[in-house]
Amino acid sequence: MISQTEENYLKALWNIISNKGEASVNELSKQLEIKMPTVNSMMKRLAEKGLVIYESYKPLKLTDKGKKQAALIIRKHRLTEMYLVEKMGFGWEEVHDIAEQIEHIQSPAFFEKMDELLGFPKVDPHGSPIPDKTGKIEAEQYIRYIKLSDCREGDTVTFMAVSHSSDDLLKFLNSRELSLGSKIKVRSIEPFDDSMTVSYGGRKAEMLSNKVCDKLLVRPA
Amino acid sequence: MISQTEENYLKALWNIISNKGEASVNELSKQLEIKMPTVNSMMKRLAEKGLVIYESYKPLKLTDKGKKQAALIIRKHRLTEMYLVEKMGFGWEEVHDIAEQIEHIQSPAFFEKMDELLGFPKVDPHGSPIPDKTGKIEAEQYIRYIKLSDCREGDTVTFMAVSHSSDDLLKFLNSRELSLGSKIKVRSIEPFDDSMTVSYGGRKAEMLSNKVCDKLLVRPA
DNA sequence: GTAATATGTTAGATTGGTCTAACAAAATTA
DNA sequence: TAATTTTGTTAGACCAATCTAACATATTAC
Repeated sequence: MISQTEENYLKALWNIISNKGEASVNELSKQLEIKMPTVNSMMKRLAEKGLVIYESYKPLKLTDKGKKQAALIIRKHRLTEMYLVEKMGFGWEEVHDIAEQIEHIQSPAFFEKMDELLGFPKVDPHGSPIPDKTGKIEAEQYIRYIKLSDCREGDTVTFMAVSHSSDDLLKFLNSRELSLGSKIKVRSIEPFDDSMTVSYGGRKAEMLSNKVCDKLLVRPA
Repeated sequence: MISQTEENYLKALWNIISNKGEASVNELSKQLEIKMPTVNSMMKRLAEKGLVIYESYKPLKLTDKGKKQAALIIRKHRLTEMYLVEKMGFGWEEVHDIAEQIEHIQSPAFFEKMDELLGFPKVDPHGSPIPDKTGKIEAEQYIRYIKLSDCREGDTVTFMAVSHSSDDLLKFLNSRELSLGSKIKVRSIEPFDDSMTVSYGGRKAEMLSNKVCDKLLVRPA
């Protein structure tokens, strides 16, 4: 009923909308690396199917049905990432591309089983919340996370999630032994470039650029 | 480079050829439930790509390259089935449809990991051999299996594999607690319909129709 | 050995998903 | 506000994968 291609558009839309509040044909086009006219006609198709609200020159929206569909794909993606890390021993930087494919598998039983074997996890290996079977996200605490880059000297926080993690960022964090759950203390902030010197775990004084700090979501103590 | 659709044609061809020795457009068409003209043009495409040998009105063949490709897809399918049964707790009758989808995942690391976690199995949950990474099958013993239906009264054999298992057959075997590795003794054969009365495990006298016995591959004692 | 049937092929249409080129509207800048 | 740039839309082409209808060749039956 809904093709893999359509699923990819829905997911991208959902991602853009949850970050920026609304989506444009242009952004979707860039994110998917698909030319605008193609995106445009796909939006009309998804509107026909009742998944997207499309009006010429207006921002794109998802219908409730579209939101649910998208969330269920995200659910499959994040459950898969968790499974790959927890049950198969992959690193958190290795799982995205595999999950990107497995998220399209049509088999409720398969994902039920994963969920069960994982003990019904609430977050994926990068700390992002996993939508439930109805497409809802229990994100009470998640939405209260703040960026490390918004913290001040002397703050002590817990590293809870990575936002929009790229493989390179994750590999960088691996190399610094900085993982979810670490208690981070902000030692100092360099006024010139906003880089931070922090301590955590065994590390006394690690320097993190502002670009890195901007991606790390933390919970204040 | 090679699409999922093309993979499905290759796999079906491989299956038909390994059973019957050669394949026709008609058989492929029936097996895939795709009309003959479509199959015909796909054969030409796969011939262009050097995977199939196609000559008008001649039986279809796979090139060495085609055989290897097909075997690697079969490998992914059978490894997946084994993983689903051994590591996720699915029944052998539940795994075919899921494996049918996962076999198309493009990620050598994913299947390497499965293989490793399974301890490099040689057969799938139905007893079919798993091709190795180069597409070869170590089938020394497998090819010497015989059908239970070819056994005689008094023979004692070991149940090694199910050929062309349908879900219904597997469920039937489940219901009789007949599983791979069982030692089966042929008590009697009914001349009228060739049905067999056998004993194995805790079962003293189970009646198996000729249709069932024809699907059970066994190793003579 | 011809007729009938089964199998295989060609031609042409359709749909999904993509593109480029050209044009239109909105937003930004001067 | 007018000009320029960015964004969005329309039109039309292309390829993969499917189909039906019509025709061609093989095989089987009589």
